[in-house]
Parts: sequence; structure tokens; C-alpha cells
Amino acid sequence: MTSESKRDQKNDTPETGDESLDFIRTIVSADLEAGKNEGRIQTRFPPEPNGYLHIGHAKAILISYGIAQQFGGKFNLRFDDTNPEKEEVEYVDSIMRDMRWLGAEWEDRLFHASDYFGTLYEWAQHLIREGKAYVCSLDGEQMREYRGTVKEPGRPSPDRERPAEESLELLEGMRTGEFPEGAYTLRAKIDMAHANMLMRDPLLYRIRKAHHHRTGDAWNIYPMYDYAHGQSDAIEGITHSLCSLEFEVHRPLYEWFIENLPVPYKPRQIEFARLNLTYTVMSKRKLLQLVEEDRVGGWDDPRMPTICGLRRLGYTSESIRRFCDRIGVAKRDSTVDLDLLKWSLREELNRTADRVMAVLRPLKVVITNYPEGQVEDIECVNNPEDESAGTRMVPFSGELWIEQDDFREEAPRKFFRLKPGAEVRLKHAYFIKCDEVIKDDAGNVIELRCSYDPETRGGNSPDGRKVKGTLQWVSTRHAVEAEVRLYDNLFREPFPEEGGHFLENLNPNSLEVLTGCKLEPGLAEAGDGFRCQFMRHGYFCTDSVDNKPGALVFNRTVTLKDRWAKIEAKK
RNA sequence: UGGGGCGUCGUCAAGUGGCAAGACACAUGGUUUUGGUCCAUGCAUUCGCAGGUUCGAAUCCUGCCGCCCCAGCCA
Repeated sequence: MTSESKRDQKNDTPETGDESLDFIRTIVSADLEAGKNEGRIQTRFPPEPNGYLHIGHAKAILISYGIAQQFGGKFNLRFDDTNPEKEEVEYVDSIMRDMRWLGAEWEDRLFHASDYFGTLYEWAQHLIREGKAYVCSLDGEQMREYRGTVKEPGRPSPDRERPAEESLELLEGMRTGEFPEGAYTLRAKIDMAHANMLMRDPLLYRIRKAHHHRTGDAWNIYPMYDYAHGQSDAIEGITHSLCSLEFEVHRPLYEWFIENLPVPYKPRQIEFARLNLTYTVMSKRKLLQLVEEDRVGGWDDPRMPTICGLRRLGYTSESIRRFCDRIGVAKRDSTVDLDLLKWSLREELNRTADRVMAVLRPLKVVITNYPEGQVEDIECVNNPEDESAGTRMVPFSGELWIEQDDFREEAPRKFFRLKPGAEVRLKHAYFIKCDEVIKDDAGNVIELRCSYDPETRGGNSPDGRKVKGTLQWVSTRHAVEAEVRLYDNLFREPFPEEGGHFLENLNPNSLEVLTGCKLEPGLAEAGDGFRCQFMRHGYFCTDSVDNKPGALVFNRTVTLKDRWAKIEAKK
């Protein structure tokens, strides 16, 4: 381990102790020290199964899971399935798959808010008996009127003083399906003049005659988030219920239920800022819109910030974990630079990905002085960052593909690649010099005639002469063909939601599909989960959906840094 | 402008009265058989602003300014 990575680890992976802790870990650590919760730590991730997980969820998952891990606690997965109209099993499955991939392990602690519908119902009856809840007959519009505004207090519902017996009976009727949707609601009796709108007699239950993916048709009423969430935490013995900032205003209500119900445990809610990333959108609604309007190929389109999208693009779960460590946990709204995510990936792949030669936009090179029909096996280093990765043999011949971009007939000063009369190195092979440029009738360069120096085998000249450029190459006879998908940011603006509609800021060049790309022959067998660096291009992986033996399809996960592109762009 | 939050480098983010960590980005130079990696150097006299307390303030006090969240029978 280098001193660099040691330092990183120290900074990014706080230990219980000397290193600085984020504000949540500071609280957790203090609670532990104070002997709260019998020394237990238990956290949870409570997704609603109505969409796919994205990188923002990854942050939330990794915070809760990471804290449980770090402090010797437990981590639960609980589906917040209180709204049967929007929730589907498809989402349940994808959420579990993505969480496992991220490494967040809930062991045998998989729960559903719907597991607690019975208890929740009994507790609702308890509140009614205590005079702290009542069945209300106001409809949606009336409810809004009675609630007041942020500046004006609300008015009590005419049903606020309904006798407990009557409310109990009506609630039972609601449950058994006696009333149509919207006829009644159950509300907590708190304070219609409270400055916090959520405390103005919030709804506990609404009538919904919908089929639930787990409870079927057993219920005609379903609990609201505020009534289900905190109680579920309490039932499971959650000690620290971590959520995003927008739930901060819900905390007084969360605590009101905990104080007014016979709950077995008293969890504590703590809020942190959710993740935003440049050049993408994170709201479920917008992601769903991209999918439904076919702006992308689906939830797992490699341009999506979803976990499955990032996975298909070629991201490793390790790089996402490291990214989340690096961005930290705080309460201020922030938007992290996408470059930091990309850097987290490159940092890992630079160490772990084997290098391979691929020519994406081929240009033919004929080596005129190379012995007719000869083929040589050239030994190539797999990973200069990792000697244990070893070497491989790649066939070299007198007819090769090189990258079109690696040749300029009229080249600028600092162009180190091939140009008429200039000499470059073919990686691991020989020096070649460009003698002649062949063009078609339209004037396009279609072939280069070059000569090689047999003395430079392996890439060094005995006479000590230097070349500035080193190019990757593929022997035409041995090349395997592939489709290569070059992905770029989904949006062309760092803040796509700012100024106008986000769809107007979609990047029209977020995907470029290249066919007939030439790869070194060893890649013919590349199967599922294969990942490598296409030398001088970037990191690529086989596409998990479309790659087949004999029909290779690669995705560009992320480019390499490109100083030359920067120099060119300046001019 | 009722309530709840938040304002430290371009972006994240440490710091919690003793004199501004780190990472990414950016810039320059070096090394290099990837214009990759790596290495070196630079990059906040200043912590939203204005006062005040103090020998000393990003940290404490007062006032102001800005941004985010809350009026779904969504979560």
C-alpha cells in the first residue's frame, strides 16, 4: 500500500475514535458511550418499492449500513409499502438485487411496513380511546381549507370531538370496506394552529380499495407514511433512523407518535442532505419520465444514474462505496461534481483493469518491408500497475489497424503521433515510419504505407533514438470485430433542472455506437462481466444485455484523462 | 416571509475560542513503451455580510442577507 492510499483510507474511513467523525457518527458514538439503547445500534433502509434505486439511494444505504457495520450494530431492509397504488414487485426485486450488489447486507432482517398493519391498527384504536385520534368526514378539498396556510392557523374539523366509541366503529367500517374511498379518514388530534403544518391533525389512515402486493385484499385502509414509518422503526428496535433533510419537519410528528403509543423502543430520527450530482437528475419522477418517454433504453440504460444503469455502464460497487465515503455526510444542500464519481472509478480500474489493444475507428497500415506472410507473437504487459497481472501474446503482422485519430497528414507542432515522414512506436512491437499516404477518389485517407525497423522489436531502438508517440494496433488478419458504445453524460448542462425544462438539456451525443471496431484476438471470448482498459481510450466492459459470443458489444464505462484533447481544445 | 434547516476554495468537506486539513477540479514542471498512471509545485491573509465580546473569533453574542424544506387522502 502506498502512503497515498494509506492517507486516503485514514481520511475516508473514519474509525470509532481519534479520527474525525461526521455529525451522525458523532451522535451515534456519543449515544453508545452514554449507554443508550442497551448499547445496541440498529439502522435501516426503508425504500418505497415504486422505482429503481439510484446513486442517491446508494449514499443513504451506505450511510445506514456503514454505521451499523462500524459500530457493531445491525442493519434492516424494510419496504415502506403503504401505498398499494404505486408499488410493484418488480421494484422490490430490483431493490434487493441492487442492495446486495452494493454490499449492504440485511441478513435475515427483511421487513415490510405491511408486516405491521395489524399492530398499527391496534395502536390507532388506542389513540382513539385516549382521545388522541378521530374519524373525520371532510373530503380532500375541505381538508385543505380547514388546514389553513403556512401563515394562518387551521380550523378544527367538525368531527374533531366525535366520541371515541363512534370513531372506533367508523374505523372498523373503514377497515372492512363499508365505505367508499374518500368517505372518511382517521386523523390524530394534535393542534390545528400548530406552526408546523404536519402537526395540524395529520392523517393516519385513508380508505384505499386497492390490491396490495403482499396483503392482498385484506385491507381497505392503508396507513400514511408518518403513521407507519416511525412505528415500524420502533417495532424493529431501530436506534437511529437516518433519512434525508426533507423529513426534518416530520420529526416532531415522528416523536409525537413515539410518545403517545405503547411502542417497545424509542428510535431517534436524524436527517442528512441527500446526494445531488452534476450532469444528471435524481428525482424518481424525472427518471421515470426518461424511461416512459423512451429518452433512454430503460431503468438500466448505462446513462441513467440508477444503480443498475451504473452497473451496466461498468461501474464497480467498490468505486461507488469509495465515492460515498469521500463525499461525506452533512446537512447542507450540495451537488457533487460528477468528476469525483468518475475519478473514484478510474482510481480503482487503473489498479485492477488489464490493458488491451482496441482500434475503434480503424485505418489500415501496410508495412512494406515486413516479410510477406510473417506473423510474430508480441509479448504485451497486461497491467503496468500490477506486475502479477502478467503478460499475454498478441499477433503482429505486416498489415495492421491503427486509430484514424493517430494519423494526421498535416499535423500541428505538438502532434506526437503518426504523420508523413515521422516515426512512432507500435506498443510493445516496432518503430514504424510513414512513407506514403493512400487516398480514395474523394481524397479520404484510406491506407498508410509504412516501413518498420526490425532492430526495434519490443519497442526500443538499439541506437537510442527516441519517438514521442506510442500507438495501439491490431493485426488485420487476427482482429476480432465488435460493436462499441461510447457513452457520455446524459445532460449537457451541469444543472439540467436550472433554467427551462430538464429535457431540453439532454445531451444529444450521450451515446455514439461504433460498429466494426477491431480488437486484439484475445477478446473474442469476452463474456459477462468482462472489464478492461482499451489502451489510450478508456475503461470498457462487455454489455450485460447485448454482448454474445461472436457478437461482441462493449460499453465505454469512463474515458481516460486526455491531456492531448485539452491541448487541442485550447486552440 | 408562520415554522423548520443550511451558509468554510470552482465542487465536496474537516474544523466547535489559539491563528484555515484533505479530496476532486484547475494550472505549471518532471518521469513515462498508454498525451494514462506516478512525482513535484501552485491554488481560501480568509470562513454569507455588518457590528460586538476577547490578548486572540470560521468558532461566542446581536442584527442583516441568501438558499433549501413544509399547505398530497405520496413517501
